[in-house]
Amino acid sequence: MSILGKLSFKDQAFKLRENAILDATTMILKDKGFDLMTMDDVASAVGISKPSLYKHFKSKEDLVGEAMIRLIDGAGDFLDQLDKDLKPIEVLSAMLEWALRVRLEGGMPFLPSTSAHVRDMLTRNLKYVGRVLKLNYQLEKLVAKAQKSGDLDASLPSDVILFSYYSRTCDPAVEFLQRYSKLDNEQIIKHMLQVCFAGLHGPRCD
Amino acid sequence: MSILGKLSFKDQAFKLRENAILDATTMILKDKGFDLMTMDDVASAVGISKPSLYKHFKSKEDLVGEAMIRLIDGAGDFLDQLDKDLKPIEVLSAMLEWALRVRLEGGMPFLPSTSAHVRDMLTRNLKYVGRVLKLNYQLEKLVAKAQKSGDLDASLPSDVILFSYYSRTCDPAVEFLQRYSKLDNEQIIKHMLQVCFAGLHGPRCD
DNA sequence: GTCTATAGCTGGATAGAC
DNA sequence: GTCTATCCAGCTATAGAC
Repeated sequence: MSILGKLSFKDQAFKLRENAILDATTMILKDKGFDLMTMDDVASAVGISKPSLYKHFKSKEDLVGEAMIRLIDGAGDFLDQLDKDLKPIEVLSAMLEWALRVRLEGGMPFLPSTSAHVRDMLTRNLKYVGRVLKLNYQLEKLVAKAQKSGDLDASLPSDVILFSYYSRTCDPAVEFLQRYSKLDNEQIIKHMLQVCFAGLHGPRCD
Repeated sequence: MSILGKLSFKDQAFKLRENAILDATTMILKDKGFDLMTMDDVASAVGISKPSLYKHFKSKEDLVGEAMIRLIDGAGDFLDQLDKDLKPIEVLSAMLEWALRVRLEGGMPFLPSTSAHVRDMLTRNLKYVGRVLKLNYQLEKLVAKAQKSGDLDASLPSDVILFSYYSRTCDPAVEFLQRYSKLDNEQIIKHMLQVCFAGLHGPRCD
């Protein structure tokens, strides 16, 4: 059933507009960042007035929080859909590949890394924090399993692996390559995955 | 000879104050970022008034540009001081180690990755761009040599290696580990270097 | 060169008509 | 719920006195 199935026509229109607002917010966040994104930007991108925007979201922080939550939910949905027979390392690789592809296709900003201000704002958003903790819990378990099976370096603290893994989803090297290299999106994804797991040395025996 | 050696007392004081301003700017940039840093923040951190600040730097963009230039110059100085007998891969490792240590000790923000706005601003700063290009040229040569000798993966495009290498200097995993793990600074540096060069899999034969 | 004071603008948020 | 018009805070940058 569609998520719109049980709503009245008016509510459907409301939901659709809300999604359009979140789409616009995501795009603007991606290339201006939180501090420079204005509510006027969002309103005019959607084609509504600023006060109408405030009928949907009570503040700029609330709006951005909802956009980030939609992002995390997308990641969670992708994770849940993955084949249950995949090895943990394959799940982690598929998740990173998905995140990179979404980003290369104009999608997500992954703000949390950007600035202390934005990070604090999101930390105060309990709904957002809840989603993050849930996803983090699932990924922690995958990392632990992959370390046990030898697919991830067991000599590294799992914190180091997990945070490095997260950081790759918002690695600025992606934008550099998209801007300055002749590689296409699929090549960029392939190489970023290789660098993440095999490092800059490349596969070798030490 | 000190850089102050040939200046009059008044000019010495002027230079010292300028350095104090750049120190304060660097610190504030580090934890608020460009957009949220105000000229009042800088002036009051140094203990002078805003108009006095504008006697030293003609705009906020100019001030931040000079702070970034001082940062790049520091990296260049460190590179020039390194033992000339080191292998290219050892030089690259030492440079990254230096950058991580400076950052962990409260130093540098490495803004360019942050936002398109800041990146464009710096791109318009010809003095800054010149310094970056010079440093980039030296690092490109080191990467090429290390790829030839097999110390860096020769199957990867050199762009991918260079941009990934730059990205590690501002990897948000560092802040995450500093904030949420129990590792001390030296351990963080060691692990970040290992992850950069050997990857998350760890050393192995494929 | 240093300050106090302020101009000029931008952007988040809202009042109030329809 | 939608709009036009506006308030108010905070910021960059400068005028002008000392």
